[in-house]
Amino acid sequence: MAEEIEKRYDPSAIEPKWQQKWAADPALYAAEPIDCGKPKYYVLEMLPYPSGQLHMGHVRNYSIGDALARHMWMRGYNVLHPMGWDAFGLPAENAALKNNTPPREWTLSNIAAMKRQMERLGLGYDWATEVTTCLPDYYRWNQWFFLRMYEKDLVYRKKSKVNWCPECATVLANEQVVDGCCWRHETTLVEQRDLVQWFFRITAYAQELLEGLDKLEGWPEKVRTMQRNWIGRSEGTEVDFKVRGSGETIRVFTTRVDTIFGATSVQLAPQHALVDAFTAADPALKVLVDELIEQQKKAREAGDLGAIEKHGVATGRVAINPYNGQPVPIWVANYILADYGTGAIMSVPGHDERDFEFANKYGLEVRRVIAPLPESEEAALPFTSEEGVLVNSGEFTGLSCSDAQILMQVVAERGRFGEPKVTFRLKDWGVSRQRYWGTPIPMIHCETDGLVPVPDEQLPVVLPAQIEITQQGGSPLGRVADFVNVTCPKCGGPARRETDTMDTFVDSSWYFYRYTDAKNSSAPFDPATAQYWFPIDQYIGGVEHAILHLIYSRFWTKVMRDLGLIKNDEPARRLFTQGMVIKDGAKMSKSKGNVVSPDDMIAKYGADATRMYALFAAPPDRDLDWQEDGVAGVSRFLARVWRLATKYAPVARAARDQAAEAPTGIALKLLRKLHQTIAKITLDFEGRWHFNTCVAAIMELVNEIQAADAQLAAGEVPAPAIRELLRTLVLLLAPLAPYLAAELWEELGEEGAVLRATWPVSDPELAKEDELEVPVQINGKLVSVVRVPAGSDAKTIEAAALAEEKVQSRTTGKTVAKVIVVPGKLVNLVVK
RNA sequence: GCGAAAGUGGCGGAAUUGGCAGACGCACCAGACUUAGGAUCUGGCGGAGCAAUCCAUGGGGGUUCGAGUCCCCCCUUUCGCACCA
Repeated sequence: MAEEIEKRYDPSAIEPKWQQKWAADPALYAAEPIDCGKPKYYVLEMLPYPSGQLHMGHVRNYSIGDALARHMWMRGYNVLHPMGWDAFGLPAENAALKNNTPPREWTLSNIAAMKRQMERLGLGYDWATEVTTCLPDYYRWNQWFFLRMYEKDLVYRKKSKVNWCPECATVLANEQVVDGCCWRHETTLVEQRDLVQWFFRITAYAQELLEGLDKLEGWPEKVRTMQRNWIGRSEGTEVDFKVRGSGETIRVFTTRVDTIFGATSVQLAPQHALVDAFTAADPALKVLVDELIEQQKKAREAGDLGAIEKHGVATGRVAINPYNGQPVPIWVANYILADYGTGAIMSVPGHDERDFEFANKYGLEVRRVIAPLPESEEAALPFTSEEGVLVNSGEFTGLSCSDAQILMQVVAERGRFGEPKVTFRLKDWGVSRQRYWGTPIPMIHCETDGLVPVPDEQLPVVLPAQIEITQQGGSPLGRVADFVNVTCPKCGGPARRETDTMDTFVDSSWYFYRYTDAKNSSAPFDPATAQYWFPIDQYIGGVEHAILHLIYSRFWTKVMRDLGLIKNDEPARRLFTQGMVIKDGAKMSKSKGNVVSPDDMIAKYGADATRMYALFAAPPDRDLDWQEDGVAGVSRFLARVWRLATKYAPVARAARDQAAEAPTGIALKLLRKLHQTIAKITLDFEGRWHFNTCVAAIMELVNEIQAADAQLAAGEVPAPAIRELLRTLVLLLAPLAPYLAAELWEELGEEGAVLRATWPVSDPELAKEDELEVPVQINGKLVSVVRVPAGSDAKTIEAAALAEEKVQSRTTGKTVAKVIVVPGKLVNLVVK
């Protein structure tokens, strides 16, 4: 009875025991010095926002990263596997309002809670490198970088229309506006306001950010495509149209200057500067234009700008096409965007779908200036292909579209009415936030000296601790007199501190560099150390960060490189985006009531079973359907491993000094399976990352060993073979179920930490089968299976197949027209 | 509308290079053990059929000795982009 209880697999006893041991031995998961002589491997999972609770998505993300890190440790690498906290942000302020808890306190206690959860999960992080972005020793370097970027003219201020979320009471970046609503408040419409904002000049790197994507072969194509779309490079031409009877010109951007002889109007965005001039003199026009603005705003808010019904207003003014001197009417239209290109276009209804639709609606002329190539039959307008020849285009008639574009650009430049132009959709990164819980922007406003950067030696500009958080607009810091009132570093006179704080995406843009040298108090990090660890070998996280975080991180890396801090151009060599965790076909959410708590799973099944299920239930790049019965199944499997290992542990221990003999019989069979399993799992870790099949392979191995239980018990398998089986099984399990592996490693009498043991190597000779089952098909249909010795040649296999009974009965009286033998694979007889 | 990914038993999924479809797990069924239990072990488990066999990887065509895998057309789902001139 007592013995029975002792033998039961009890993760709630094993796991806390090892958790304590690991906590007492920080060197276990610590990165080694950069001169340790081992090859380095930097595995990184995206740092979480400290909400206070891990969710299953985290568990999945970190289980993948931890398995990889452990595998690499066992492969002899110097592994950096850090963790940190994306600790600034609005929820802390909301919590302060709700519970009257200071944001700092709230955040730090959440961090403590989540760290406990991570430790309970047995995740092997190097906590000595922990980064918490809301602490001054981290965010002072945000400020430092801000100043360096200010010096390089990569930071500037401008008044701009900003996305304002009434719920957050702050400005949002374009990237944070989803379908016209706030990314955090999916039902709150974003408003447009005019504010002076700080910007990072990310567009200075637009071209390099785009080109770099081609070299990021270790990144998912999907992410690269999304970034390409976001950057939105477009090559074209800018052309000036003179406004008749005034000195004004309208500059338009077009990718199809070759169609300009077909331009039958010029269209301005309702916010275009010239429109203001027109409406100033014409109140009736202003009413109509305001309507267009209103329509555009509504469509933008509704998130379907693309579906807006086209409306336009004729201004009564006329512009002159510089290529042929022809007058065209000037319109204002609601489908022209003020913030793209020049905010004005030439409308060519004959060769553009949108212009065609607009022209039809308002009865504007549709003119053909491109004819399809002879072999193309389709000639109907609008004809938008670039495979064509110019017609009705004056001196350019007869040229191909591509030749015409080049020549017309030359003509424009010579005539000083236009030039080639590359336009990007990417906008500069607005980083100002009118919030408290973020990095203070290190600038001072002085009446005498204007904008004055905070001198480096005054960093960090520390967030005041005592502050009243309210929901009123404007920055909370503005109400803290001690913070705001400073002396100007230049003239010593009274001045005001900047009260905006930085977007939290600043924090996450470079945190992974800080991990390499987290305690450095004189620099953001030591360049030599960063050069050793970078680029990150494997970055793992959710695809929801494909644009925001990952494009800012790439930008920041290039800026740091140009500051001479690092040598790498890109932060991460390989990126892996794991799938979502869903339940009952839907993303886990409180509103759907389908949230599964990691704590509950751990309490019920243990951390090993929870983690292993997260790896087993689906390949890591796909969505994972959480089924608790599946966790129970993995738990049962681990219990089976436990019983098997503990049952034969005494035999294995006793065999430690025994020499192994060449295995035969059942021992050979089991060792063969073992070495096949080693090969499969090693391959999966190296390339495919299908941890679900890794787990399945280990299950198969255990099933086979267990099926031989009677022989094992009867002593038919030599003790050294039993030892090799169990010991290797534990090694294979170590990255996936670290607690159980540690416990069984000790149980088997093995020395040291299993994490420091060497990853097993498959012996190809031992893994090889000596007899093969070869399927035999007749006309492609399976008929039978023959057994032949491994390595048999085609002739032998063919003879064996033809001699097979079922094959005989089906071929007698018929002709075997052809025999296909794929050695080791199959035999197919073509029978007539 | 454009682009990408996916579609395989009751469920999650496997099949890595064109070569035995359904590994492994869950659920379910039967049995064993039993101080009766949501423990463990054994066996079964795509569909039809007593069977031999036949059918089967979203649907339809094709290439091939052979197709879940390659090609063409279509359907569905998910994701991304969408007046970007």
